[in-house]
Amino acid sequence: MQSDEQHYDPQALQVKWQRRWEELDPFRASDDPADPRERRYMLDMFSYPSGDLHMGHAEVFALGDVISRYWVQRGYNVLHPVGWDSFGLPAENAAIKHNAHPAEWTYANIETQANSYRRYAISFDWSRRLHTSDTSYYKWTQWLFNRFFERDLAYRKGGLVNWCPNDQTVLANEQVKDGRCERCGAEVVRRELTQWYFKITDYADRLLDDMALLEGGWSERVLTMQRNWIGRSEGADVDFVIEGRDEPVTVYTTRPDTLYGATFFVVAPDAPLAEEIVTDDRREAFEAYRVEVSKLSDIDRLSTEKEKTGVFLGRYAINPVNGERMPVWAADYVLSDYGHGAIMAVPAHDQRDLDFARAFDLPVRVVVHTGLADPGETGIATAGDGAMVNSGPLDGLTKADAIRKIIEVLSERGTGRFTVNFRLRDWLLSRQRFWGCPIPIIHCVDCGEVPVPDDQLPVTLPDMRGEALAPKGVSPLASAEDWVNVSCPKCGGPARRDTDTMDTFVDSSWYFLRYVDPSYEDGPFDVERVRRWGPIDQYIGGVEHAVLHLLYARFFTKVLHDMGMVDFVEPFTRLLNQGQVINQGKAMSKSLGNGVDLGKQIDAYGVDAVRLTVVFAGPPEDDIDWADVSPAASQKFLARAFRVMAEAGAASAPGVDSTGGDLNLRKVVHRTIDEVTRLVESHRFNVAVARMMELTSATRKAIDSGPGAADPAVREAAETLAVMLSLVAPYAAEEGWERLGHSGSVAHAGWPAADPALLVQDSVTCVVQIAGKVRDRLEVSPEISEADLEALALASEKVQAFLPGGAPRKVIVRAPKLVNIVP
RNA sequence: GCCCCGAUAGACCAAUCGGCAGAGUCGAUGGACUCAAAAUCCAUUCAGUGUGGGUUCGAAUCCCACUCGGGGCACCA
Repeated sequence: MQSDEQHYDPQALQVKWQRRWEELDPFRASDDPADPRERRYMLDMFSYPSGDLHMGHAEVFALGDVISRYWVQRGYNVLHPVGWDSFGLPAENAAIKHNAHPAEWTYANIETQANSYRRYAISFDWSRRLHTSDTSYYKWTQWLFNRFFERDLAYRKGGLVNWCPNDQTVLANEQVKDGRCERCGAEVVRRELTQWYFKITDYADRLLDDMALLEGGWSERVLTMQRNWIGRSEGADVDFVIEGRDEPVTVYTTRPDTLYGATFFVVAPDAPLAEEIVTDDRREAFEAYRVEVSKLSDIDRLSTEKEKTGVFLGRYAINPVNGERMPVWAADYVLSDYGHGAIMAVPAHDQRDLDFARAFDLPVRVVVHTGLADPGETGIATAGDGAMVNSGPLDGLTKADAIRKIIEVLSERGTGRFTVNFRLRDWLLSRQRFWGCPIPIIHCVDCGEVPVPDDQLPVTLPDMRGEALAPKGVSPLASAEDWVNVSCPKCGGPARRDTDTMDTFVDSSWYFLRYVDPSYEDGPFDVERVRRWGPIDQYIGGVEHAVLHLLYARFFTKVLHDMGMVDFVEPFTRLLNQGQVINQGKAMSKSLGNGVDLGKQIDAYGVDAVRLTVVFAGPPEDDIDWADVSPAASQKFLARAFRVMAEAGAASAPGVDSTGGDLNLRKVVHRTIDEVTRLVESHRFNVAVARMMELTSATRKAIDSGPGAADPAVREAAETLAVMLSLVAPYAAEEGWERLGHSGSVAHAGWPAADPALLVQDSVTCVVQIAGKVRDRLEVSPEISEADLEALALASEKVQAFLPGGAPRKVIVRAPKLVNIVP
């Protein structure tokens, strides 16, 4: 029966309930230490205010909200805050374009997004809102920088860095992908600059080892990506004497066992060592080579097709184990910032060395007998194991034994030692842009780098706008003369502020700690409250931050742990990486014209339907192709569910005892509770929604052709549905709950408990197979014994028909579900 | 080149421990309601699980090889 009373009007519900929620404020977390409820901290990666929310946001926040709202229903004291990562380049570019201040664009977008979040009904505690571009926030980012500086974890050094010519700023290694700027896609070039770094490499071991704590909570995929990025390797440092140089030169090798096979020596062309040792007659060739190499972009340099290049430096290194003279070359396949910027080359057992040896006609000597063809002839280096040859005392040993032995020998002689190396580099944090957190350092001619004293923080940005922000290759702050020129905090003499701002990933490396009290004024965060709330129980965000934000935030947490400010070493206990929303098989983009506008989807189908579509589309980690899903179908389901709730609500009042209700429906209800609980716990939200759909259909059937709408079981089913639906479709759930005669928000109705008595089945269908093929089905008691079941199966007429020759060879019984008879 | 993940109906997806391949959704088809349509409701349809082997009483599930798709690392000594 249709009536206006039971018509589902999503837009009207949105207006009504958004207003009610403003009054009810249902998701405010309690900071009362005496609150007996167990605390849970749920966090979605905060957004950059680049415009309004888009489909990507719709997915993350819908998924995160299922978990958060589920926890609220379970009675936890849930902290689910919202904020903005509001420093960053797009604001600056927009400001230049529109002759405005970046803050205007930023805070206008934040308001737009905030309104959209409210409409999208995310269960945020709005009282804890923060923006990283607020001075009240970035004051503490600077305070933290000072602490890092004190601990020698922030330092300045010169060297070749990644420069994005489009964004006109340097980038960290993590922000360069395939030789391109991770943000804008421009080809990155190398520049010689002095920049600020965080010494994340000091924490390489712990970043790696503590991943054991994340096993099971984070996807193997992300853990592997971090492991690869950190790139730990074990080997040995070996000291080589260079003829004519007093100090020996150390090289790192993972294959010290092949030391006797070293036939030449290679130095990175940009390493100071190369310049120092090149002989006069080779200097001209070397300089030419160095210039040529410096011109190469990462993309050219890393091309796999690239031929080996290099120049002889005119010098010889002495092999410490056999005294052989090896020519020293400079070649760009050796990197100045890994190991010691120099290597011993063993062409027989390293493909790169072999390629180089063949290009320059250098000798190849096999020292591991692998049984494979001579690399000198085939051009294929042999990396496998085998007996050592031509290696003096190592002869006959296997690889592992030879490594052990040679390290022992070198250690005794003091010319080598066991070493661990990492691929991870220090985090370059300087940026030559305006809209970021100023680095709180003053450069004084006499005192050097002097941090701005804590009581003078924050160092606020000068008031600059429009054209003044246009990139010039140096930070825009450098042109703010009044701001730059200050007196030294130490000696009072003339000094200049550092004119770079920090990488915005610094801002986001600690925001989750500030949320416990964003207005806290005695430090970056309230240590006591963090102790109570932290670490984050569930974090959710895109996999694109696997080696960016997530690595940096882990690093910050460990430093703060060492400072005694947090008592945990890992910030994010569980991590969920949602997939992307794509369209017609491709990422949405302006150029493809396949973008889907979130606002338009909501206007057409309602918030609930969009959220439901996203949650129901598939496993959370999978991409959602918008062309494959149907928000219209979601809306249809919600209308069905809503009518069920409305009809049940019209037919009975709350508080009836459901034990007298229709037993069949009650069993469906309790089985659904049991399953949905497990499904939500294990993040299989799409299947959980399917179960809600089944429950809706079963209730519909009970109303139409069963016990009728007034049956207590129908009420129980409809109330259960309202609570479950509240995780995904809060508007429909609220209205349904109200129609069912309840006041207050359904968000706090409480998660239903399944009655175990209603989960047991009277009988189950047992499948009887003959040689794996189903031949009969038996209705049996779930408690039937294996012997009884076997007897019953063998007695079956259909089974007998397949057993002409008496007793079967074998009978497998899996009571109560299956019997397999092998004739 | 090395490593990881995935492939189930026309489409999206399910299938706790190795035990009946199908829960749910879309589409398609038919029906009920209607003067008709929309909306709503009901019903039907379709694969033997990417390919080839193996283990097993029994394989979507475990093992090996391969194909395709996605991702990570990659001149890191």
